[in-house]
Amino acid sequence: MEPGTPSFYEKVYKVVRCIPPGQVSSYGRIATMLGHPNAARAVGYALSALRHPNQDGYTSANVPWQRVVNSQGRISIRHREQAANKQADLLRAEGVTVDENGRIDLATHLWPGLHLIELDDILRNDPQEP
DNA sequence: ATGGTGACTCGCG
DNA sequence: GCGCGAGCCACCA
Repeated sequence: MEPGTPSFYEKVYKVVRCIPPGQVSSYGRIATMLGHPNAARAVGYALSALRHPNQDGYTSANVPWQRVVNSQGRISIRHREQAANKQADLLRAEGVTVDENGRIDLATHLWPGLHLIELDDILRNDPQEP
């Protein structure tokens, strides 16, 4: 594809970078915003991939991956307790209440999301490429 | 091309 | 509220 055409993963990263500190979204909501209502798993996979180096420069350091939880408002990292704890710590550090079971009150912290116009703009040219 | 792999979701019991 | 099964998707070997 053309150099300027973002892959699905890139789109995920760009949208996630729009989530303000103190707020959270879900894998499914991100997927829906990108026009793939059933691609929640792919979104999770995209964030998981942040720990590996990629040619676009997106890393766990420049993408606020911790602000994405599952639709139930719970931290969804399964097989890596260390990462799960880190996510909880990072969220608490920015003012999000996370109980001992890794639950977050979505009614309080859910990110409304982007409007179509904004989304379109973000995906076209992010003024802050990594 | 094909099948395996998840940081997912939703619907049922 | 919890566990299961089934559906869905982008990536990678």
